[in-house]
Amino acid sequence: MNKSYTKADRTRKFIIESTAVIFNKKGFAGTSLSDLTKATGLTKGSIYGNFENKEEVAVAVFDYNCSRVANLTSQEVNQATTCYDKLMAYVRVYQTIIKETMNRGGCPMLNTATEADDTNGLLRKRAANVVLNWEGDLTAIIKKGVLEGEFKTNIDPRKTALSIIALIEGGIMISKVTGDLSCMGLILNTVETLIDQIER
Amino acid sequence: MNKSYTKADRTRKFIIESTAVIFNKKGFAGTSLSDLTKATGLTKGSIYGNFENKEEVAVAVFDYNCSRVANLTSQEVNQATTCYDKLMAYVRVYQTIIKETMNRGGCPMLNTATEADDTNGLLRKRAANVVLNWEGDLTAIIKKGVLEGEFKTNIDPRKTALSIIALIEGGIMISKVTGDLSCMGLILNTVETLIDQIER
DNA sequence: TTTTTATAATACCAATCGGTATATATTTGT
DNA sequence: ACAAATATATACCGATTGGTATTATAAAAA
Repeated sequence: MNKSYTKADRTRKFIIESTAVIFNKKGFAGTSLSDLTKATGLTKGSIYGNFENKEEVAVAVFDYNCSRVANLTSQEVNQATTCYDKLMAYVRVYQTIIKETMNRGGCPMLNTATEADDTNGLLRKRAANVVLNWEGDLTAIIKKGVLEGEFKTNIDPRKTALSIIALIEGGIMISKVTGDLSCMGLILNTVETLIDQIER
Repeated sequence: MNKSYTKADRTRKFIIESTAVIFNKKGFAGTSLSDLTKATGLTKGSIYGNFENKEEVAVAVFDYNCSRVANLTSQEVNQATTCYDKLMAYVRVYQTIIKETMNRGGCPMLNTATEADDTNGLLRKRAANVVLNWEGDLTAIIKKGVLEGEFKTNIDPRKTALSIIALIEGGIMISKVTGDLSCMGLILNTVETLIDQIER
C-alpha cells in the first residue's frame, strides 16, 4: 500500500516537535539525550531508531525551527504587492512574533550561528545558509524595487539587506538578554527608517 | 610583607588568560574541565584551588574577554573630542579588531547572551549588564551631543544607541557564521550613515 | 488472520562529566 | 634558614554522558 506517512515518519516528527524548544534554549552541547527522552516520553532506543545520533536530531530540529519562522515570513511577504511593502512585511512579522520567539528560546539562526561557528561544521553551514538565503531574498526584493523605479538607484542592495538582518538579529539578542521587549520595538523602528530612506 | 600579587593571583590570571578563547569558542556548556586542564597544563585540583567551580571560571573569563574589548574601545573614544567623533570611534574600533575578534571566537557578549539567556542566570545577568552599560555609554554621548548643539534635537538617543549595538552585534554574527568579513564592513558603513544622520 | 517487517523498550557499555578529600610541594613571612 | 601557610598534584567519587546490542512489541502486508 502506498502510505504517505509511516509510523517512523510520525515518530520522527513527534521527536522534532517535542524537542524543538529545548534545543533552541539549551543549544546542541547543552542538550542531553536524557533531555530528549524526558521531553518525548520515549526511550533512548526509540530515538536512536529514528535518528543516527544527537547531531542528526539537532539538525532536523534546527531546520524545523527555521521553517516555522520562514513560513510566517513568506506568507506576509507574498501578500504584499510593492517591494516597499514586502520589506515592511518583515518588520511587521517580527513585531508580531517577537514575544513568542522569546518564549521559544530566541531566533534559532542566531542561537545556532553563535554556538556552532567554532564547534560544529554541519550546524554552522546550516545556519550560514539560512543567513545567505535571507540576504538573497532581501537583495532580490531591493534590486527589483530599484529596477521598477520604487527605490533609488544609487543604493547598495546587499548593504541594505545585511543591515536589516543585523538590526533584527541584534535586536532579538538585546531584547532577550535584557528581558526588555521595548528594545526590539525601537530597533525595528530603525529598520523602517532604513527602508523609507531607500525610497525614491 | 605587603605583596601586590600572590602566587594564587598569578595562577588565577594564568588560568583565565589560557582558557579565554576556549570558553568564548565552545561556550560554558561546551567547555569541560579537561579542556581547562589541557589548556593550562594544570591539574583539576589546582584549578579548583583557585576557583569554586566551572561557573566561576566562566564568569571570570567572560569579564576578562569583555574588558579586553572595553579597553580598546574606551581608549579610542576618550581620544576623540567631539561627540560625533566619539561615536565614529566605535566604528573605527570594530573595523580594526573584527579580524582578531573572529579568531578569538567572536564577541563574548553576543556569545554569552545567546547561550546563557535561558540556561544560566549568573552569566545572563552579566551579559545583560554589558549591553546595558554599552547602551548607557552611547546614550550619554548622544545626549551630550544634542545638548551641545552637535546633534539634532528631535532624535531618540536610546533608539540610536540600541540600533548601533544591534548593527555591530548582528554584523559580527553574520560575518562569523558565513566567514565573510565584507559583511561587517558594509554593516559598519550603515552605522556611519546612522551617525551622520543625527548630525545637525 | 497469520506472518513478516518495522519500531520501540530493556539492559548494558566504556568514557567522561564536575567535583572533592588528602597528600605533597612550593611560597612566604619571620 | 626555617616553620607556617599556601598552592598544586594525586587519587578517587558517584552520576551522567552519548551510544549500542538485544529483546519485546506493535504495525503492515500477505
